[in-house]
Amino acid sequence: MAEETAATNEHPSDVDPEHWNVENYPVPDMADVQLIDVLRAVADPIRLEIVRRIADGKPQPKSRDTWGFDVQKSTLSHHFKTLREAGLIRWLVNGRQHDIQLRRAELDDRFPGLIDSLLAD
Amino acid sequence: MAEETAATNEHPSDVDPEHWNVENYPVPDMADVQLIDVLRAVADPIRLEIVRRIADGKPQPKSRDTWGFDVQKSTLSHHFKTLREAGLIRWLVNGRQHDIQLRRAELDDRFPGLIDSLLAD
DNA sequence: AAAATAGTTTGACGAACATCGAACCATCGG
DNA sequence: CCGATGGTTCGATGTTCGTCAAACTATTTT
Repeated sequence: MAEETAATNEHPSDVDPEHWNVENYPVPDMADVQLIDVLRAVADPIRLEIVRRIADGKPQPKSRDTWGFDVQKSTLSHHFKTLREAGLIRWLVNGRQHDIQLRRAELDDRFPGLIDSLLAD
Repeated sequence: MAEETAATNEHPSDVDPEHWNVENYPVPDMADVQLIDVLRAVADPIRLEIVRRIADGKPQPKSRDTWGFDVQKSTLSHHFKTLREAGLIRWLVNGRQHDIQLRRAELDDRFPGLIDSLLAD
């Protein structure tokens, strides 16, 4: 089972404490994340590209011009939500500035080799 | 570029010559297969399970009772076609008996670690 | 306080897709 | 030659999903 990571849970060590607002945007416990969910999340060209660009684990802004995709910001927002709910990323919210970060360590632990295999070519 | 593997091309070494009819069901050249296509193919529960069960590279019959999925045979047939066209499997046709086989060596070469990462858990 | 900024949410729309049943095709066994 | 068998294809149906525009929320700037 394992609850969602919410306000009461501690942060993973790679979450910058400057980003205080992670709690409002819950992330599924990695133990509950199913492979099929990850695959579904990543089986979209835009989301796959996003994951590849944050594979190093560094936070990246959500801002539209950071990514340069030819979609509206509501669409981009939808993709970020999909990735979070699927367990792939967390949101680092600081005022108006939102960053996303791949849950790299957890993902590598739960699905060894998967993220790496998405980076080829 | 690279044409589809058709009648004029030679067989990969792991194709049993007993299965003579591979040519009628063309497979994309692995160089043309894009990661996103593989991910899309595998982002379905049934197809993921199929791939996992043939991960060892051994041919398996298409027959409905081999797999035990709760879908009609036309649906199963559709999934096999999807997997072939996405570049994941080849069809080994021998009379009425059809087998499928994961293109394991080619896949491992093109997308190192990907298939392995689907096998966890 | 007002306006601008960064992002979310909602509702609608169309395309893609998983599924089924029925018709069809090819092969094997009497 | 005929029926059974193993599988494919076709058309229809319902659902999922990516997308957009518009409305909304929250934060920062002036």
